[in-house]
Amino acid sequence: MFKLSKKVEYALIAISHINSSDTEHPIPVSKISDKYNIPNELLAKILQTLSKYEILDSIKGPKGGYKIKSKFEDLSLVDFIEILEGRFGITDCMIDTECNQIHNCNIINPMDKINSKIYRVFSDIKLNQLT
Amino acid sequence: MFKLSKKVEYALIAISHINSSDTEHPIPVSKISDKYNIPNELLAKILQTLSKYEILDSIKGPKGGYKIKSKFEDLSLVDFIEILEGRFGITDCMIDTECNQIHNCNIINPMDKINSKIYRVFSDIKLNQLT
DNA sequence: TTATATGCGATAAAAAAACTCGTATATATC
DNA sequence: GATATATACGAGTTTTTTTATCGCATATAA
Repeated sequence: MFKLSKKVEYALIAISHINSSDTEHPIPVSKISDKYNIPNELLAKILQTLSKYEILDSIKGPKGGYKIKSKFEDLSLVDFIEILEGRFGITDCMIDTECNQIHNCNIINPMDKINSKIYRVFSDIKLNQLT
Repeated sequence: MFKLSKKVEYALIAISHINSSDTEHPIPVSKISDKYNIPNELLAKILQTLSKYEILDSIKGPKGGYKIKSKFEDLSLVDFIEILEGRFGITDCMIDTECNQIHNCNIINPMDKINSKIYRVFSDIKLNQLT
């Protein structure tokens, strides 16, 4: 409960690694997955997603791999999480308003406040603070 | 990802319900599970746990049920969550320090900071603010 | 004595998360 | 042009976690 997914963890590790490596050459998935003990195929998928959302640049073929794309700098952690995991919310009703308690919920107001606070924590953190 | 468990949700609903009902009589599980569409057996288990930790008082037999115990007033939300779900942490390594990246993690410092911030949000909220 | 409650361990079902596989495409290098 | 190295991506599997159920025991009011 209340854990960051491996998807997000792996993505942050990769982003951080790529960002702090000073080389001009793109970095292949295998380099990262080897170094940090991350399943290769899984990390590949994740980086594909990040490149689709223009956070990374992908270069195909030998000597290919991933590079940072400028957009990454000012991205908030919550936006990053939502790219990988869909909309953020600490309860189902914060996301799709469907719930067994929908007509009879006695905690929705406090839950909503807590949700906002947690959301704020994640939106106040920018990706470039993580490297 | 990053959802409150049903256990915690149900527990908060029950606590809130019991706390705001002005009767002196204990409230049976079935009353709450019926009203809020919560599986009876599941809620029963949860309230048993809460009574073991002296947040609720249990009265057996007919006309039995649960009442609020004083301790509840100043309990923080994070302590409440940890009673039901075990130790709080946004990554595994915040809890048991076992992890594939343990000797080679490039994000542990920022993760630790984020964990503290989230922890703070939950520890700043007291249960009596939820009713 | 009976009906209504909680207490609790064990187990089952469902959902989500983590991981794998197969096939396709692009491109440097020989 | 052939080959090896890389990403692209849909589909599928396995594992773990979450959610829910079952059975039997105990307490007690009526």
